[in-house]
Amino acid sequence: MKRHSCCYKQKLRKGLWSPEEDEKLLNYITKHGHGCWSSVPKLAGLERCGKSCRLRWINYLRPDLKRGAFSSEEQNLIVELHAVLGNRWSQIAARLPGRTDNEIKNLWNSCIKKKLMKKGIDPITHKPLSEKEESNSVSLRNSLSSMIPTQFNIDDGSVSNAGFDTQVCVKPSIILLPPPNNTSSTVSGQDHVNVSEPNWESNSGTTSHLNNPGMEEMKWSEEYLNESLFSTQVYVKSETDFNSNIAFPWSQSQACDVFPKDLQRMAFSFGGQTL
DNA sequence: AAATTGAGCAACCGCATTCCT
DNA sequence: GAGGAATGCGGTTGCTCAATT
Repeated sequence: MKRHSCCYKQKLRKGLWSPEEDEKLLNYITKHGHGCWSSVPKLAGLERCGKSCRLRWINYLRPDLKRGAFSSEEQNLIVELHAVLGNRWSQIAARLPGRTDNEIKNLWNSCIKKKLMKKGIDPITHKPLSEKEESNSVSLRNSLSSMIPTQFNIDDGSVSNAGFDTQVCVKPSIILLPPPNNTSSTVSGQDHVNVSEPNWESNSGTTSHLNNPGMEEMKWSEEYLNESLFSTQVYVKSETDFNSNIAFPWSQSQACDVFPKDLQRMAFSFGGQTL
């Protein structure tokens, strides 16, 4: 690994953290809070850069971290959220209390990705692998359309597909309900996210997807939804919750980050379904 | 028993964004 | 508004360890 430029300048330590270093950092932040990260190492008596201290705290020392393996519910939620949010690990992590973006990213790259591939699902597009070519052409059309913001009708909270023949087959089973009155992009009241779990262990039907392109879309979609071992319902309470930490794509704090790019993606993922 | 391979994880890097002067 | 510092994020690398040959 290369060394941070700041670490070169100050001859700072790098690599794995020793228990002593952990203790110093933990003690310091417990007593004083982290404040300005760049000053933490000096004040805590560590020969590390602030960036390294921040990462160590967030990924390992934070007291609210959940330890241990990911449950199937968590894994399922990650898949569903990834279908909507893509590689926005920090946003995904915000919806999984006690889990870090790094942890989720590692899990995705080392485990979930392979499981999806094994099931014949493209981990990037969340579609059957056989549809990749078609998907590429749709992606191209979508990126072209994103250059034309007037194609979106954001005012009423809905997303128009601008006349594209949206034969998108995969509907993430997270159901993102729109704001009640469809007049803003923020969330009020109680939102309901319905998560159903793909059956990781079952390979039945996988090959048939590849052999029967005609029926493939509908079949895959139904199977994706019906094969679930169970459904988990995640309730996201209120706008206040969103703005405090658990931000959903349309929440105020995230809205500018979401539109129109994310709406495009969401519209695509939902097969042109109006939100 | 030694060597090889692969999975899982921790940490770093570079870039983008935000904050501050 | 400009420029530098601080922070946050996603991609990537490299280490460890268990399983396999």
